[in-house]
Amino acid sequence: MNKTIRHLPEPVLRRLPIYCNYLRHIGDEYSDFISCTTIGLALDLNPTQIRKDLAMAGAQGRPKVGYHINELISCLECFMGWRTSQDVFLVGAGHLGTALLSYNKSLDNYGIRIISAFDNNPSIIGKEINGVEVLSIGKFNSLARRLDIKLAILTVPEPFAQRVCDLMVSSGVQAIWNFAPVKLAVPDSVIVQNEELFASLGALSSKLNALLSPEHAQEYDHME
Amino acid sequence: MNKTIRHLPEPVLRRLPIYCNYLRHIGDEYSDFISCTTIGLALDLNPTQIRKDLAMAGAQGRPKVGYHINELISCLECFMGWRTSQDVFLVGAGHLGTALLSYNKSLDNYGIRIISAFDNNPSIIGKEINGVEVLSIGKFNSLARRLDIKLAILTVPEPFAQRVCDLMVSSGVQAIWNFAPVKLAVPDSVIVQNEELFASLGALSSKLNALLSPEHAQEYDHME
DNA sequence: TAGATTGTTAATCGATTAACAATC
DNA sequence: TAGATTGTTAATCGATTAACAATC
Repeated sequence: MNKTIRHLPEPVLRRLPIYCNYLRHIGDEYSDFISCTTIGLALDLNPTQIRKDLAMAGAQGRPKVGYHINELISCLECFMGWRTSQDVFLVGAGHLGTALLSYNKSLDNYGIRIISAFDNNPSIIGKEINGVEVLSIGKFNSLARRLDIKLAILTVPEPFAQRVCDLMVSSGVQAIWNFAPVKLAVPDSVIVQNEELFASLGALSSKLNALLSPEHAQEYDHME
Repeated sequence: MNKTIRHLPEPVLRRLPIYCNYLRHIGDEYSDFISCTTIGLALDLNPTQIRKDLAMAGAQGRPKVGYHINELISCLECFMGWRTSQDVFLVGAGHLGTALLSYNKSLDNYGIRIISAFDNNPSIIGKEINGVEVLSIGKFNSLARRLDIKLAILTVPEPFAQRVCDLMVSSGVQAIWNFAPVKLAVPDSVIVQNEELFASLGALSSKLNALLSPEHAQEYDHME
């Protein structure tokens, strides 16, 4: 048995939730079916690309008709494992952690439910945020093992990130949603999804900077 | 004069801040110079790619020696417009907005400073979050115009996102950091950076799902 | 039937990686 | 000098888009 699992390409994996979210919003009010042309128009994406993406998720459409909306939603939800919510732990109950906890209800639509939060700050431990109790980080390992937690969210400040990551891995966690701006060192078997907020901000400010100082931008024209 | 401004490729723009962040951390304790090999090892990136990225940002190294660390940091900071912080507005002082406000100090390292927050919720308006007063959304337009605000952060719930976006655009905002999971309709001249949190989560849960149900994963082997 | 749409193969595009000469 | 490194051109790889037959 090959240990390497074949994932779909990352760009595809990132578009599938976007399709799903869109489809859930339009509902089946006007028609039971939808075409890639329509989806592409709404989301500003190439219809062929959408067709390929959906095919990779296992969706099937009908020529001339399109895709059955509810069937398509189900298919995407199943593919992403969103039909049943995973129980997940969150470490770092600061502002960002609190924000995520406050979205717990909508996270349910995306296949996860934060059932416990952890922190090392005594003034936060014991508090309840949006119905989730904040526990001491010392309890993470035993609880994660007992509840067989597969996915954890890391929202601690950068200096603590690697240590918390190590704790997660040694507690059997297999996937980490990482909000700290560091490259975490993990075994190959563990999946890390980095949420590089400051990379986005950097991309944005670069673009804005180029827009505001056209002389700068012109330099690029010499290139290539 | 060509209206179209040449931006660097998005992947490059997203890596530059990562280099910058890394370089700031290592400092120049051990050496004044650093090579792409070293950076690549630390960040798990291809050295040639790093060299090309840095060249695009205008950095110059010396054969056999590498790049002068502090010079390189300055170069990247200048390129991204991080030497002087932009004044920015934030709309939507909920939990996510509050989290960003709490990072205001570190955002300064990434070239922005949130100077005012706006909301339509009377119970929030007037409050002060991390030293920033929350104002009524009704004051956005006149204040943005008066202070010549170029960049705004959008952290309102999905249903209000497009309306708030329209307000931003009509107030002269040229770049929007969007945390709502919607494709915003804006004029071509306006830059939108989408922070698709749920797309990341979708990618992550897909991967985890494939990992946990190997039968499912095997299906892919038939493909291609 | 005609036209719209899927599914899939081929072509294009762009980004990453390899190769290598120039350099200190 | 020899070896490490930059800068740059060429090769590879993968993702997007175009083309088109099959279908209802």
